[in-house]
Amino acid sequence: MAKVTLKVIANTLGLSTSTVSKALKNYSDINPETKLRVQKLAKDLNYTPNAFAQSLKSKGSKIIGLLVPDLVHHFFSSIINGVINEAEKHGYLVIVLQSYESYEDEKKQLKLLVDKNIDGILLSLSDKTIKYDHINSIISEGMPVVLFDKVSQLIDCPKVIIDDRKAAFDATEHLIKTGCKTIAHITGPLKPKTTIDRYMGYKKALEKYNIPFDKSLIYTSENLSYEDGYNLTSKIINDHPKLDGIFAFIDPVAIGVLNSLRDMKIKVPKQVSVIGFSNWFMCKTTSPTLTTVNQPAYEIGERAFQLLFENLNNIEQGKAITSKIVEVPTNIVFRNSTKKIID
Amino acid sequence: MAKVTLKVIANTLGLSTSTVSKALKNYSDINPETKLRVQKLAKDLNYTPNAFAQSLKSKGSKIIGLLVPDLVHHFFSSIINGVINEAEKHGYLVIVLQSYESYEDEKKQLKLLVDKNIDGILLSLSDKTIKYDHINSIISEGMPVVLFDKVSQLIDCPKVIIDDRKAAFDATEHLIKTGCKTIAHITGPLKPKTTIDRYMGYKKALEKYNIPFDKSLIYTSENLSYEDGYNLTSKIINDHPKLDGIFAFIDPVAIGVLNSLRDMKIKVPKQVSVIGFSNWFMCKTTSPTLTTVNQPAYEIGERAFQLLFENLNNIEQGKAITSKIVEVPTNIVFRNSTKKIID
DNA sequence: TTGAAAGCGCTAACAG
DNA sequence: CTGTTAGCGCTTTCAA
Repeated sequence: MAKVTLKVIANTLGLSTSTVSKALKNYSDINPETKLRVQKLAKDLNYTPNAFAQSLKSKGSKIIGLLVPDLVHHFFSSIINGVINEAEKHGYLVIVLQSYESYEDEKKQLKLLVDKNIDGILLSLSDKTIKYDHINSIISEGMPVVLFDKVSQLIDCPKVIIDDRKAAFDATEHLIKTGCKTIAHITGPLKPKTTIDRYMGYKKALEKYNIPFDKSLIYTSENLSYEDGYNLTSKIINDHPKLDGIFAFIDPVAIGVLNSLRDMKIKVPKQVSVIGFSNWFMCKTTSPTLTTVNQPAYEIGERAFQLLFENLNNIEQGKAITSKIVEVPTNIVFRNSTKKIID
Repeated sequence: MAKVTLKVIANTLGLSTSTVSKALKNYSDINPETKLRVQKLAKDLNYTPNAFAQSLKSKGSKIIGLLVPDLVHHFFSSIINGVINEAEKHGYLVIVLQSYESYEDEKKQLKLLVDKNIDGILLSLSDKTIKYDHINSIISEGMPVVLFDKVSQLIDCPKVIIDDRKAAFDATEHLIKTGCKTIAHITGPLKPKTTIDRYMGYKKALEKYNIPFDKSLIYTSENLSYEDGYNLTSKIINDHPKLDGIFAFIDPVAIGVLNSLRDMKIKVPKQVSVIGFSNWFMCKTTSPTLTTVNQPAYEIGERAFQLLFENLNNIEQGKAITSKIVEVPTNIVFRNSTKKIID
């Protein structure tokens, strides 16, 4: 069961390892006959090159690292799906790691990846990360990095993002166009830029339609959770009896809202319309089904790898590294928690 | 930006690479002073050993492969979570790949992993896989493999499974104990062993409680989908007006059932009880919430890595490889789609 | 058309 | 206590 190496093939054929190596790679300066003999034997012995030896020579492993805050999550697992698929098309394998939304872990995991000499890193920032030295230093040492979803302007590298502000604008506009006049917004913890952008999009839409902004219509879910959505709702309804629309910044919260409204016997969308954000799987199993903003997670992963791949090629060809920013478009998935557009 | 190697350190310190190597590994036969000098410089230069070179020497990469049918799936992503965490504790990184429930892809991905000289493979079989040569040959070539969730007796290696039959028995028994007399079972495509085991568990429970088995109460969902559950339900109710319980072999189907019953104005659990299988996230957001069988996915992943790790050690120590089978226990999560147990 | 030799970076046996 | 040497398996000049 000894491992089949070039040497084994060379010896049994009475050739040198270099000839065998070249024969297997179809170099033009090898006798066609020899090539055939070598290739046949290699196949018979089931030869596969030793990846470590190759990597040691070539400085490339054809392995990349992917670091997400949280793997057990429809959004991120879809991104991973996109990355893995696109990577595979180009001959790359993907090591997956999680930061658990912790700055310390993010640093630690990044180091693990760098130490493994992988070819590049795809990264979505943890919510807790507010310093970026650990990432910038990796980049300045020559490791190609691409950021996606949770990004920062303080890091100079390619990025894949969605336009949260526009997406939130669209969501709010949809509520307005379906006749809502008093629209609450449930926002999240202040830190991540996405939260703020969605909040801004909400305001912007009100502005466009001359609906006065009312600060008391803004509520905060600290945990991005179903329970938060559920619990906030009675308060919202209590504070604003005339309310006819709720835009939650993330689906589980919206689903909490939906269920709470149902328990309060408030008809959705007849009395109150609800729109979420993210298009989680459950949106189509709730009652009523949830209108929401779809973030094309698979595509985000796909594009992220493509950007990395571009730079991998740039490096190989001695070209400059780019810092492209790709914005993937969102779209609203119309379901039954909002009314039909009027006009 | 030249890479820092042992040689660089050795040269600047006027030492040999072997001395440096040993100093960094704290060998006892190195002058403590030298050690300090070396370690200091290594730190200052931010030296990290070249993983390829190490792997080439040691024949180990500290990387394992993980192949699942489908990554975007709460069950599997939880397993991956367990694997990655446990692996990290032991200094291993994980390459994740998907077979998309395709035999061809399974073969292909497995080959990619083997060719990368990773240290071991964790694998859940695709539903389509009915020949196991591709796996057995990998094992016989000395690659440690551990199977989990979807396994086969025709492969001799460690396995982590849940006792589907017992779990289904428990689920059915729960319905019976809460007073159900006429219980339908929605089963899945014949192939995977899990489906059959759940079906057997269902039968077994009826038997124990002297409820005659009625073949017409068995329905099949081909797609394991919400839609299947929804569409089958009206037929089930039509066929069996006296029906008071439904055991669906997987949660999305059960949720389809739930929603269909609601639309038919059939009260759950008052008129019909529903129990699912898997404990997907949505179970707690449906209305009523869904009683279901919980499969401890995280633990499955964790245990799978542990079994692999054991064999990795066995190999290193020249011991025999084991083929342990670990059964992780399931439990029923009681929610509101079933009644309280009577007696 | 083929082979010898060097080297990628690291480790370990052995000598000094 | 330190250095020399050889070798992991592969690729790539360069010489034959």
